[in-house]
Amino acid sequence: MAATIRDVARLAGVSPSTVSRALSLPGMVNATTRARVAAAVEQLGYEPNRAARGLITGRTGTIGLVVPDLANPFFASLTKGVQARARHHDVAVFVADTDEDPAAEAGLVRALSKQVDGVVLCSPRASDEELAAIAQDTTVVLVNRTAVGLPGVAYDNEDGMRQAVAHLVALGHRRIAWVGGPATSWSTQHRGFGLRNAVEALRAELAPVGNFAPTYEGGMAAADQVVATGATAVVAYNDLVAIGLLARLHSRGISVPGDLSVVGVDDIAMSRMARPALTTVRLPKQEAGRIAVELLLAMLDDPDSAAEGPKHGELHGELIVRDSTGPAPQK
Amino acid sequence: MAATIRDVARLAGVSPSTVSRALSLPGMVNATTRARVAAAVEQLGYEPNRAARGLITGRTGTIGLVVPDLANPFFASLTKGVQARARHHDVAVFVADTDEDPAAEAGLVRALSKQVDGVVLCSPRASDEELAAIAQDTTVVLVNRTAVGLPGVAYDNEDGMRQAVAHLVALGHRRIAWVGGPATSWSTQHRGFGLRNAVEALRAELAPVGNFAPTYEGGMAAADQVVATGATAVVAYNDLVAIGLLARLHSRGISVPGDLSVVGVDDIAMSRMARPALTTVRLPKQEAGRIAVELLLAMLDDPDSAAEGPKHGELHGELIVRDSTGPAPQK
DNA sequence: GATGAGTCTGCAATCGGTTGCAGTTTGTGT
DNA sequence: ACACAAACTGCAACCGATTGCAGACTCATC
Repeated sequence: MAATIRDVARLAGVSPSTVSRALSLPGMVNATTRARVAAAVEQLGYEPNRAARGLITGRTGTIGLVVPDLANPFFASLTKGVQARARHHDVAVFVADTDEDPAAEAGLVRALSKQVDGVVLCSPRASDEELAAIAQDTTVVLVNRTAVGLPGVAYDNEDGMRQAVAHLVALGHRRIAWVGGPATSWSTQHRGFGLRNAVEALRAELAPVGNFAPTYEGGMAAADQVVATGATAVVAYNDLVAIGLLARLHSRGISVPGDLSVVGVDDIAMSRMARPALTTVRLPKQEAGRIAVELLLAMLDDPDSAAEGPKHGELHGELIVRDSTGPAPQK
Repeated sequence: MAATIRDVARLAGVSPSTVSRALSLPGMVNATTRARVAAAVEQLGYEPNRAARGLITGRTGTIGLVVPDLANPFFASLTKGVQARARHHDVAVFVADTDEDPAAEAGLVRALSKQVDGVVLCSPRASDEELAAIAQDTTVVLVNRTAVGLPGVAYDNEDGMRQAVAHLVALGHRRIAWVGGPATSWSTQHRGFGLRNAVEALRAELAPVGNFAPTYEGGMAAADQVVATGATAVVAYNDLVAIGLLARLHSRGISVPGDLSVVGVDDIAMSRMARPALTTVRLPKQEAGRIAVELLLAMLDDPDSAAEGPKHGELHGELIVRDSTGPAPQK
């Protein structure tokens, strides 16, 4: 059995209260007794029982993370960031995966909320209202999106799209296709908006081809429609979609970047390995997880400041140019 | 504030003990009072506080999962499986990522062990002795490997390699190269062993080219050595390595499968998207996570049976033939 | 030497449940 | 009608910590 605070107290010849204080409020106890306690702690390898502490303090030292799909490399990186940062603060992370089922989110968060101090929620599809309802149960920080009234960390999609378009326009492209992700996805909306602005500012033209699943298959499905637009370049919702495009274009004998330039978003590991290697807007994924944790812990430590209004984090993407973009073909 | 057992008791007009029993030992309480309690629970939305329960029962209802790298799709899938199965049993999962640092494992498990009932440990590199030491702290189930004296779930690597070799030999290959992963990795050892046996049984010849990092870069680094062996086919430690091979072979102008056939192991999502699509031994990754959880929970529910000797799970791979393997070239 | 302030330390209550034991009720057999 | 067992239910202790409050001690000051 693990040592309890009483064991330590007995060994050090003091009361449990003193041990407790020696550990959490060192200033309140005499240096010599503090040393005796420290020695006893050391000797017994004592570590406070978190459940017992949580019972009285109301804090569990644990946060939750809810993501749509752990097998998606984007969310895996996010999780890695959350996890690393949490450990740095000596906070444990419950990870839950909704299996891309937005309906499961509310229930999951509710179940988690009893066991954690707060949750980092990655919910690209839920509406603002649904999120607000979820946030009733516990302290929530959104990640990879924003919603009115809730704290969150998101990417500046407008800026990322501007970089992509500037790159393509500089290469001589004038007509740019856009393969959107799920219509309800926050990122789809913001990227589409950013593209329209950027394209307009640079006197180019946007050819949206609709909404597709944010997957390899989605990209395969979109490819022929992209070709039909007559665009010389295409921006895909994310890298998985872009890689799907690449595959279908290849099998149709369309050269990338000779006939068509392709740009993705995310910069997942796979993008570097694609053929041709994918030009993409790199999003700092782990960083988003880290910041979300910082935001959450800050809110928990200081609920007053949290009440003043939701805090936000904003992250910027960076265009990584590889081999899937090149000069527009001379017609 | 959340409702406590006392609130429920008051509303139902019974004592807290009765409420507790009505929920956990329904047989012990009268049907009508049980109904009254149930109604009160419903009305208040009561859920027992796990920390409080854990304090007295000694069970936290939580397990830990330690993996080398969440961003590696193999481990991500594993995590997904663990997580799904645990939720099915209403058990929460702490996920921790060692960032490929085997030295961190022991510390992590020790830290986790105070907060969980047991841990699923994925530690490909640690020695049997190190694992035994770690298992002192808490109930441990290994995954993706075995070690004497410890329960675990692992793949039948010999069988997987046999399938791969049989496929290659049927295609006319006689000299098969083998790109190993980290020398200390359990899977490297078992796959190498399985290959030697299979090759011998089928009167072919094995050309090992040494040990490489289990990554895309590792595969790139191994490619030229593979070519130098004069083999007409190569089995790679895993899919990432195989995809690295593909990339380097492509840039050297070596045709796959025309000049050289390539086989991977794992069947990660990326393999289907590689060019050519990768022939690989598919390992049921989520299944491994699920079984590990079942094993762990069974040990926790019935410590006696656990003492009888470690239980093991064994999973089989399945050869998925795609486009990276073909008939051996006529010399 | 008594007084008062200041520092430490310990007592005991508390968090929200679970469970051994004893008491109450109900039902059965005679 | 009575004894006795069976079936429920409640009391109170307990899990391992934290913390308000009060007591004990030290030390300086008058």
